[in-house]
Amino acid sequence: MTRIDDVARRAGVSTATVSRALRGLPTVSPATRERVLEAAAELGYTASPSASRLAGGRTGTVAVVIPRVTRWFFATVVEAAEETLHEAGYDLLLYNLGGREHARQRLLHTANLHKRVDAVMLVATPLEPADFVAVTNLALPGVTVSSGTAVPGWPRVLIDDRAAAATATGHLLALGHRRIAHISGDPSDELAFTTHIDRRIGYRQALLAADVRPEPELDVEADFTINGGSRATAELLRRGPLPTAIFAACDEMALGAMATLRQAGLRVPDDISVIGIDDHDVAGVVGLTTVAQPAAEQGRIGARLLLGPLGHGDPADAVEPPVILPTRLVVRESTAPPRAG
Amino acid sequence: MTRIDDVARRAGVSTATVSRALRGLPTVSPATRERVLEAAAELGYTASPSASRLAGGRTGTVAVVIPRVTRWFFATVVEAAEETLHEAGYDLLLYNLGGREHARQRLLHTANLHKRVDAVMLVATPLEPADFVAVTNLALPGVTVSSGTAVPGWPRVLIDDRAAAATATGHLLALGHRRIAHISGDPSDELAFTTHIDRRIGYRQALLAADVRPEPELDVEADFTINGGSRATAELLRRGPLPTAIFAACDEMALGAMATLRQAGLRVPDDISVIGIDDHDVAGVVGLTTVAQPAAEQGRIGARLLLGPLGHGDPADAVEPPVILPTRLVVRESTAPPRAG
DNA sequence: CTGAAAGCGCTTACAG
DNA sequence: CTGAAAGCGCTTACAG
Repeated sequence: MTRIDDVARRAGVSTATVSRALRGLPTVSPATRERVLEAAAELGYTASPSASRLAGGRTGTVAVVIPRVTRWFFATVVEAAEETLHEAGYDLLLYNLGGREHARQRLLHTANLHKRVDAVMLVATPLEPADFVAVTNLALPGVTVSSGTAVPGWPRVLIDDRAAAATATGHLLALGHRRIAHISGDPSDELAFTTHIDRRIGYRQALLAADVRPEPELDVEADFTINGGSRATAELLRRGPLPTAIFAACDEMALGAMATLRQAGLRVPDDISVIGIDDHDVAGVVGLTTVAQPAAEQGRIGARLLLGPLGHGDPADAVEPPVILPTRLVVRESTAPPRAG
Repeated sequence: MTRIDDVARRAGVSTATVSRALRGLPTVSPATRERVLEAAAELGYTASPSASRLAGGRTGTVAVVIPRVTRWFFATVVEAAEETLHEAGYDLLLYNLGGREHARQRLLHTANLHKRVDAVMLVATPLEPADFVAVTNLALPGVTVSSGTAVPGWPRVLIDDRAAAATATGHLLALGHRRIAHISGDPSDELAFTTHIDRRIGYRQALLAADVRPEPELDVEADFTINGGSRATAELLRRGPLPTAIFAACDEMALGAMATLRQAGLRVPDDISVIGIDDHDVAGVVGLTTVAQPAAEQGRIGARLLLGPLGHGDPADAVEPPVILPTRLVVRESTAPPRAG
């Protein structure tokens, strides 16, 4: 491997100058810089990341922490963040917690994340009180994406989950529905993963605003997957009498709901309406009405908010108040007025 | 930050001994090891990755290169690989090429990947002749997942794409179909991303084996996405006369096909049958018949094949011949015999 | 604008 | 089984 000394010798300068020239520091004369770049190119030299990190203290790497890559929203966020980060010259370390509690613990507490990365992006990652200490101790710049709980000093990008849920519920109410079921996360899990909490609140507020009393037996818990939606819907069928509409907290759950309803011989929307949140790629395919949220944009903006403190960002991107992105109702074929009678 | 010297002092040993004890090297007496571990625990010490890398030459990191995280198959592979790698103590650097040619070039040629990672997993990543030189020059252990082109010296894990395609086509033939369309990748793009090539070959061979002549106008090019499937199906509708069945090279394309057919007022499978390959999560939801392939298993096995050369693997996992995983036909509701007449 | 020298915090022969 | 010392390949004050 060619080292910095080789380049220095060839260019007739010191290693310090090579280092400066290659990193584009302003304190190098144009002529010298030219010679250094030429020598480096001829030797095919690039600095060893390990050595640079140890000497310089910067890793050129960002950690992106997500619950599950296999869920549409997170994959989309990661994809957008990856592109933005790599374009700025940063590597992306992926931590897919996958619901494994020990994975989160290991990540936040034991592994010295702060020596591996320059910044952290937490996507919809639950933080318990103890975790905040750990995160703060990291002493790293960071950003939270799609998380109701703010980390002090970190910017945030998210949507207004209550408003999105209210929009979805409002759409059903406007169609004339009154018995509207809701499928969402575990209500007792209020610690951190606030998405489902907020969506449930939006749902209830919309009902109350329309003088509809929320019925506990129409509020079913499930995880945010297709299977979760299926199981929750099966539970609704078991409980009966059936609602006239189902508002699922995400599109994947809505897809599971549609499948289970169909298997039960019910037609959507003739017998029962279904609406989700996301605008998953598949939503258009199955005609799912949903409240669209900009997933890629959240990843892109999150990455930009991270690059700012790292000195690679556009100062215009530096914001303190949360960046709240708009959502919008997309009406397709899975919602209709309730059947007469 | 506490450093190795602090631990050494506290334990009353040299830094060399601390280093050995903490890494579990066998050349440390039990008593000494105990004292070192205790001291490290008390100080909350873990070695600086940058320093370890520079001194030891190992990065503890693996690069995973995929075309697109937002596609079901790749997300599933990444998720499984991530878990396996993190459990073995490795970090995962994600490279999502996203169809950007310059991203692939940068990755393979300029960036000195070999100084950043200990091993590379290439998932369905096209390699042109020039790339092989670059990959070989990396001089790193690696594995290819879901790729027809082998990298010399690297193990491989994949399915038999031709057989999977033949199974799908054979299912339609067995139902009585003769005019079977195929939706797959760009036939002229034969360089490397061999998946679509092989699936097309399997399709043609199955037709020929059944004495059905492949018709060029029933073979439509598209990218491996829902939209790709939609567009290709729209093209088929334009060309007419319609086939009685469509075999899409992946489930996402099949989903797009189903959506477009429905929008055109055609019923699946009454008017036309659709089959895919994958067993995407959504396939069960929409009743898509498909040839299932084990995606998570490919990621898991790929990661294990990588860990072997890194000294963390089960020697039993060391294999040279390609690991070819089984696929199986999953019949749902999107396929049926062609309509009489 | 440039260089000599120290230092980043580990691991690894080498010697005992 | 353990330690002293060199070395990994850069960057960064400091001095000029």
